[in-house]
Amino acid sequence: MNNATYERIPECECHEEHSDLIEKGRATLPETTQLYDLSDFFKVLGDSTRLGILFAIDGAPMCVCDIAGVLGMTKSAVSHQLKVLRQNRLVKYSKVGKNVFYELSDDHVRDIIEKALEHIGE
Amino acid sequence: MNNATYERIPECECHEEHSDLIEKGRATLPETTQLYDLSDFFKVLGDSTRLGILFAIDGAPMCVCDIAGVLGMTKSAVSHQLKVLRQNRLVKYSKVGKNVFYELSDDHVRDIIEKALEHIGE
DNA sequence: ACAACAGTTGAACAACCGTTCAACTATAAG
DNA sequence: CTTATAGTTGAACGGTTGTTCAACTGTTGT
Repeated sequence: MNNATYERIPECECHEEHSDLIEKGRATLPETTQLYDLSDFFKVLGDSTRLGILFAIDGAPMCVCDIAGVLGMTKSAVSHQLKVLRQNRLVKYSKVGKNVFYELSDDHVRDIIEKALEHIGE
Repeated sequence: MNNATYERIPECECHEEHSDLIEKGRATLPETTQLYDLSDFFKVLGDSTRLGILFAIDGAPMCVCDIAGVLGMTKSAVSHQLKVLRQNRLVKYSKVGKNVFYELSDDHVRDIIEKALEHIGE
């Protein structure tokens, strides 16, 4: 879409021959900001603890303590990762007494994880 | 599916009350190995350079030098990341003379990136 | 008011990761 | 054979990241 953010560095000769390929490649590049947003999103999913949390609360909402129990981790570690998931809007929460119940904020994420599972199962 | 790999750590009282929730949560947890495979896959996508490469070669195959030119990076840096993409079977390559042309190995990945783009565009 | 528990937070430490640099292989051309 | 270019590789450096630990807030029950 926008390719003004990338600078062309012609350091090898194939750039002359493949100039059309280069233009084509640049055309398919999204904006830098969008590329960062996208990689940030995948970065959040790129951790087994955070994925474990998402699987655990899939279906039924769970409090931090329960999640920690299911995953075999400390509440602190889980809470830190829940913060990341919160900041990236992958989970939402509701307070009930002393407990804070977390659940998936979206089933968009479920789809992506599903597709990824299909991919690695080959 | 398999939950034998997780140890139950009952450190808070809600475990007694929410024991059914815990069982439910554990039931939705995939095997530890599968969780690691999944997070590894997302880790690969969780880098703007690697995503940039995937976008660049989407459509037309490209040699390392061209990719480096499009992204404004050194050949070395690109080659290192291509190795990661190769090892995770996201790209395939073919040698032509001095050049090595890379292309997407799968359009499975295209779907996942597409869905992720939809998600962050909200 | 006090004790107990659920949860959050910041600092610190170790492990991990991406780029750079230099050296290397291999193919092509003179 | 020699030179130039495409690409790969390993070590090293700096920045990032996940867990631990301790201290903290807030709610419940006595």
